[in-house]
Amino acid sequence: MTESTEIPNRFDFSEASQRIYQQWQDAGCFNADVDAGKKPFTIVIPPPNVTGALHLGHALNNTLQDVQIRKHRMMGEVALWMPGTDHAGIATQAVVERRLKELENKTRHDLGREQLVQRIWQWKDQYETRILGQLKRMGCSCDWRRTRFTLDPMCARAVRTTFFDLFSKNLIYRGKRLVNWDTYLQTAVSDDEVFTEKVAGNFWHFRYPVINPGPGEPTYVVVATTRPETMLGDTAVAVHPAPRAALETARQALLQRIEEAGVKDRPALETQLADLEARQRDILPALEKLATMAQQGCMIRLPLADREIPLVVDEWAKPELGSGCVKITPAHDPNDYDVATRCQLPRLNIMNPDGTINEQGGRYSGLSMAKARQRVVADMDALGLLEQVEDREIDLKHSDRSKTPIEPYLADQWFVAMADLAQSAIDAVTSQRVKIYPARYTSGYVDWLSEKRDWPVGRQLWWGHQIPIWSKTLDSNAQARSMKFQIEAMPQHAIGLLAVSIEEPATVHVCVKNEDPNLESALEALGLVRQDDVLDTWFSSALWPHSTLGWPESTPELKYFYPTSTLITSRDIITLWVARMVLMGLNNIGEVPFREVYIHPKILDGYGETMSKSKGNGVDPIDVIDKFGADALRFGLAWLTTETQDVRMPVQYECPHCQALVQQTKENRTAPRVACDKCKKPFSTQWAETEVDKALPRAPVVSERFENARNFVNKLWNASRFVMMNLDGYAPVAVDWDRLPLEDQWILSRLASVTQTVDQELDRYGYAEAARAAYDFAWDNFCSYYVEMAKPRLQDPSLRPQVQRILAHCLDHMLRLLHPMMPFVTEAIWQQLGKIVPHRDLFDNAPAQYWLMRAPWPTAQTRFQRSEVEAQFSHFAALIGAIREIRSRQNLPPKERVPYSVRCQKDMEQLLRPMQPFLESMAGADAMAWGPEVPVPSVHAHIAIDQMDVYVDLSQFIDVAAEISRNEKLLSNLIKQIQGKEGRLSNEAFVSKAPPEIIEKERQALNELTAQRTATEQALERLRQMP
RNA sequence: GGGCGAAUAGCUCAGUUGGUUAGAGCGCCACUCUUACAAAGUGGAUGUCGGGGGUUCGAGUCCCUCUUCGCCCA
Repeated sequence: MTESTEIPNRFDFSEASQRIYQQWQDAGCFNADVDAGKKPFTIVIPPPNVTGALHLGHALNNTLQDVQIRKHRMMGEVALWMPGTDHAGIATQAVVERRLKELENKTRHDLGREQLVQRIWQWKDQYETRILGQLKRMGCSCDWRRTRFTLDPMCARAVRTTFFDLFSKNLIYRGKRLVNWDTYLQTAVSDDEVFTEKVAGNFWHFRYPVINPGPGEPTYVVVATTRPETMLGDTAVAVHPAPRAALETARQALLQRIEEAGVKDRPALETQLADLEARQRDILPALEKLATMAQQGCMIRLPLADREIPLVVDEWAKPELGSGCVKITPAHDPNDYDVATRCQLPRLNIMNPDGTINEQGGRYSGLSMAKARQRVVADMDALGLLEQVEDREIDLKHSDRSKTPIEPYLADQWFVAMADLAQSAIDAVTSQRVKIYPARYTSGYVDWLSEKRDWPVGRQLWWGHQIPIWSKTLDSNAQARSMKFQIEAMPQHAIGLLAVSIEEPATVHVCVKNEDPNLESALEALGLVRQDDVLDTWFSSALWPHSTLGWPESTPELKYFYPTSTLITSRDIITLWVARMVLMGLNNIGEVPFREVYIHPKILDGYGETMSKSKGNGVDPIDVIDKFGADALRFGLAWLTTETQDVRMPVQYECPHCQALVQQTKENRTAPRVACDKCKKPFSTQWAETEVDKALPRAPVVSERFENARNFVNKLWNASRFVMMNLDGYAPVAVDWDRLPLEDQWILSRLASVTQTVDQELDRYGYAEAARAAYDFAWDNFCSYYVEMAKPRLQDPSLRPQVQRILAHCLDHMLRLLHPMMPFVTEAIWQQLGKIVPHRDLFDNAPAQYWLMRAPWPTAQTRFQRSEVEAQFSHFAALIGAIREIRSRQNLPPKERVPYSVRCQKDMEQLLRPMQPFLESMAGADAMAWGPEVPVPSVHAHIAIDQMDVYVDLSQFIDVAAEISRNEKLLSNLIKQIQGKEGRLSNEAFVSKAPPEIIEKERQALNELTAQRTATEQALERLRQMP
């Protein structure tokens, strides 16, 4: 027999994980190579940003991918998990620039483009190493040989080829658009990179004088603004064209709402109504006059700038708000931009890229927007044109990257025309060529694409794929066309290496397909200059499923592994990333990038906020792995991955001094140091910057939510330890299938079911269901029952060989089923097991594979599924439970044995009598008699369970009070149930309308309950008479 | 304002097409270091299924509505 001392009773995950991972890697277990004889299964990793390290959200994402990859690899498919990282243009440059400022007090302009980019590459190297290391610690089975980076030469080639292709199809153009300008980073950011925050602000009311007002006409108009400095760029004042009708419509709508509103909301709405009606009375005449004046071409004098601007009519001016007039600043406000389009107003830009006022701002030029605001307000006040200042809460857009306020800004932008591309991506999903799970995310995807908004792809950054366009603006359209002809005459044009377009009126753009210094210098000799901008990060990410496989080369990998099988990601990038991958895949390859998309839950902190580095609530999976092990991390995450719910996870600092857990709160989560609640000593956190703080020991951040999984790992370890300690003398003997004892039939039936469940659930991304099924089987069925029942049989030489076989077989299958979710512990056990019993599968004579990772995925032996066996077994379990309860209520020590007898029909006796030894070992109970007629012990506890009366002889131990209270509780429970059933059965409607089988079930249940009540009442009566 | 989702035990979450007494893990109480496992075992206590209506013989589950929270879109 294997000595128990050879196997420790705790799984040493830190030692085993590193060793096993290294072994897998050395043996090439992660490698996936083209094999035409096998089916491919491919996942491309959502490339993590090199901006920072991974947190638990990434751990979840990658665990779910690895579970699928490992399962399909075991299924005999060529499972490729393509790893890599994303350069994340803005985010990474912002982080490096911020550090540059903090540590060296320098800006990017102090360094210059080349130097800055070099710094970012250093940052990238550092974080890529860290990120890949985190993935490896988690056990991710990526094919590391193929690791890619979105800025590496292979991806760059794909980007450039795609860009050139789109340019050649006239799908890329440059235009002026109002963009979200980040004045700190001096770049445009997309709507998706902007968040809105409420800030305290003001609403300033200005008077603009009317030029030459007629008799009875107002001498000025009042406009209100939250951004007074933008007045320098006003090009009109607008008034509603039909204020009377508009006000009346608003009033009617309000009346309607009051009609429908609850009592609570009514007063507020009525105040609004009163205000509206006051407007109709007081302001409307003036507005109507202004509308007429506007239509007659009235002009306004813009103060400070001293320009004449028109009064125009436009429905954007809401007569129910403010003065009813609104200033129009087309170059600095999205709504005003639209007004300018409708009314053909000029767009006057007053801002420099760095956020200062430009020369259009006259004497305000050079001031920051904030400074200009103060001056403008002061000057207007001095002129007597400041009518009123209100306090007001303002929704202010901020850049997610620099956390500074966004300025709407008119800039040249490169766009991808989306109409056809978006349609192709919509069709791919509506036709189910790409299936999205859970399906409810489909509508968001389709809705977003349906807007077909052109995609602004240029970023005014230095970190990224520089746009391969050389441009020159000439003096006339004729000159531009002449240059176009000249360039089109170049030999490279004939062979499709360059493409030319003209941006009206006189700018020539040349797109160059490949890196080609000669061609570039030829263009530069013609005076063309390369665009500074780089491409939006999502442009290169959009190509990820095919660029990583070698496109535009027609590689064997591309042919074999594309389209990939599934994409597993988080919902916030369905539009940014998933949609764009689909349309780019279709454009470049003509085939969707993946067959399925699985959107997984998000991990939230204890307050329900998503984890992020910037909030300080991100948890490093390495902390969790160090404390609980990678298997516990993975199984715990799979356990939490249900279909509808995000995962709320309160986390704690673990004090490095006393190991006490200190709850992470909004207050302490960004603190560089925290004092332990218990020992009061300070420790440092991920935010420690100063030398003093860094010198303190760092507290890992962990969550108690992983204890459950850690305990399960250990349970599995110890169950395996038990099995292996009892396999001495094992031989792959023939099993007598016709005379399998009940428990063997039962565990094989359960094993078949759990195999089926885990397989099916993982197929449909039901991770939590798969985890639960496997957990319940391993713990409740295998450990709590089968192993316990094996113990007496292992002592009997005649029974031992067969029980060994079943034990080894079950353990083998369990390890395989659990391997995708907990790879390390299962592999560790598997290899030990292999040394002892290489031949152990009941249905396969071949010796087990050396690597569990490469062992075949188990198939459910459904012919062993026996519902009647499981029903029988549940009688046995009920019997054990009942005896144990009596023991517990009677406070019997484990060593005391209790006699019992069972009154039941012959057939039941035949079924359960063989289980007698297990009642002895598992409930400390010895049978006195079985059968239809058994003597009842004089002092006993009675248990009525389905078709059985069990009498536990308590003559030696009776605690009358305890037994009375048990019976009383039972009785009241029975009475409650009986009343419910009687009520139902005496209800005419139920009896006449419910299906007969339901009624019959209720009748039988009632009979059973009534019999139990009678027995319990009798027992109580007897007990009460006892001394 | 529109869309999606959530609200079930102290905490974190399950709960199939409506059908006996609504489950799990952690926590709690009691008893056990019983020869794989105290990170364990055995037993126990704990719920107005967010509120209100409705459909139905029967609702945690279906419909309407309200409240609160989260996310997305304008």
